[in-house]
Amino acid sequence: MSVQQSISSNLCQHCARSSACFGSLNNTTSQTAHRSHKIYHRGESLFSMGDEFEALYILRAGSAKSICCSSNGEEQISGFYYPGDMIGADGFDSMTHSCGLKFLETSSVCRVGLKELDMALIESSSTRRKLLKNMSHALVDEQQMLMSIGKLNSEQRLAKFLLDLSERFQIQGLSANTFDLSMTRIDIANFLGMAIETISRLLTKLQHQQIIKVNRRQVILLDIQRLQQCLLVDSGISWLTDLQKLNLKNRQSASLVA
Amino acid sequence: MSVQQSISSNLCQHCARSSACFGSLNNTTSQTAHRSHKIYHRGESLFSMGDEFEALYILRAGSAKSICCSSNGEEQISGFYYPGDMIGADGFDSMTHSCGLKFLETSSVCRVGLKELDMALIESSSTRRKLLKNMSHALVDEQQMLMSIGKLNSEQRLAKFLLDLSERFQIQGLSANTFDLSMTRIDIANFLGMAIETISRLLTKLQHQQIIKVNRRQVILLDIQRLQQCLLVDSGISWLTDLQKLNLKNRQSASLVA
DNA sequence: CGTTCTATTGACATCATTCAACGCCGGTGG
DNA sequence: CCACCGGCGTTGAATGATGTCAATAGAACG
Repeated sequence: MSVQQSISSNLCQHCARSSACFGSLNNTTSQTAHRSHKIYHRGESLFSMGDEFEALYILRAGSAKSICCSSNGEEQISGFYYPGDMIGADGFDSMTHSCGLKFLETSSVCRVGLKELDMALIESSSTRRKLLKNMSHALVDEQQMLMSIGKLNSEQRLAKFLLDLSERFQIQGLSANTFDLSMTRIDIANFLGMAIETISRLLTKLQHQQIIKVNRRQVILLDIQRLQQCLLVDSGISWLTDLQKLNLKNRQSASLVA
Repeated sequence: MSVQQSISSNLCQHCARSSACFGSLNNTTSQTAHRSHKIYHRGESLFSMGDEFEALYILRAGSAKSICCSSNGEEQISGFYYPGDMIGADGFDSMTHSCGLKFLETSSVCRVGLKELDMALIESSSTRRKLLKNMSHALVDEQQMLMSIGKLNSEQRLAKFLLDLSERFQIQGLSANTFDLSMTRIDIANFLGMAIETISRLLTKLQHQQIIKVNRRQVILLDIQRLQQCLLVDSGISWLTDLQKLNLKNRQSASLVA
């Protein structure tokens, strides 16, 4: 499940986890264009759907969600972002943003303008690699998410969501067991393609099973192993196994006849 | 719905729709390294999940599917590819392919090695833009697909799938109304996250409604407008409308009390 | 405080999967 | 040339998971 796993670890030296940035570009050409760091608050937008694409951003602190819009006007959250994640790469396609981005809490982003970026891409092979790696990772991430929504049942989806969050908090150096959700159940439901009531019910179910403990936005994973086991249980749609089963049955009936 | 819409229009001058390529790189440095075009047949793999990432490919002719694998071992088709589409960009992340790629019919691909690509990226700003644009498009495409699976019911998903295919065939200069599916119902079901029986039922339902005509793999869209209307009918989960409804109701009951 | 947003829970309805049986087609081998 | 078989596709009946509707209650925020 995506949850945009550390999409852009290591892109900005000033930013989260102080890792190498979009370039040594600071050192060379664009010495003047120093990075702009800006603060946003809960509910504010970094950009909206359709806005002109003029920069990439890296989330330094806080969290955010990206919101897409369907043909019939419904909104869908396509990912959650945490410190270190790259934001806005969807803009290269049409040079406008296909998703809006809203902050879930007070957050800070680092802005990298397109010109600045292009120069960095010319000069630094490591920057090229990093950008491609990040976009590629976002791609892989979304594929995973597609898998999840397509093949897992509600409980598995929720379990995967929690485990992914846990992993990402751990990467940030936070607790993998105890964390606070910055998004509402409505957001989670929207993201996972389920009803909020289902989310609620499943959370309490997992709580009764002593697998997790939930109190408002605070989540404690009591037994990560059992949570992982939720994913393995084959209660979903099985595709190729389906064919295999069919083959098995055909052979069985054939052998019975014979 | 993705169906990987024309992910890489205009990337290889020798290839589909004779458009500008991954570079004028032929003209400059790597004159010797001429493109390798290779033919594959139905069922053959271009690469498998986990294979080393060593080149990007552009599909010149035919069609293909990319296959991901989930935690519990199930397979999921993450996209279909048609002439002009770029293949393999998922590899930049871990330098191994996260998906396998299998051809659905006899097909031809153009291979662009990584070194070749990197040189082109240094020399040509248009190549940089094209690659980023293509990867970004794939990203947007998958977001759309996520939206579809998350928010649309089975009929809407299938309608969107057919409409997307139609659009892509049209882009290729083929008929938008009449085309042949190169994938099986099993593939479609897997891709859309549904059961094959559901696909079958819905196809016959749409046929009875005189919206489409299906015969084996051949599909004729009799009434594209009505097919598009299928998408607009709000029979799915409505999210923000949900909140709005709630607000409305609250206000209504409030005004009733008042 | 009161309004709004969020979250929980129960009863009910329904869409989609599952299970099962059958028909079609193309290939393969007798 | 026919028979058989495996892959693919269709259809019906039954079950189940999940969405919908409704009522309630706590938290956040002004």
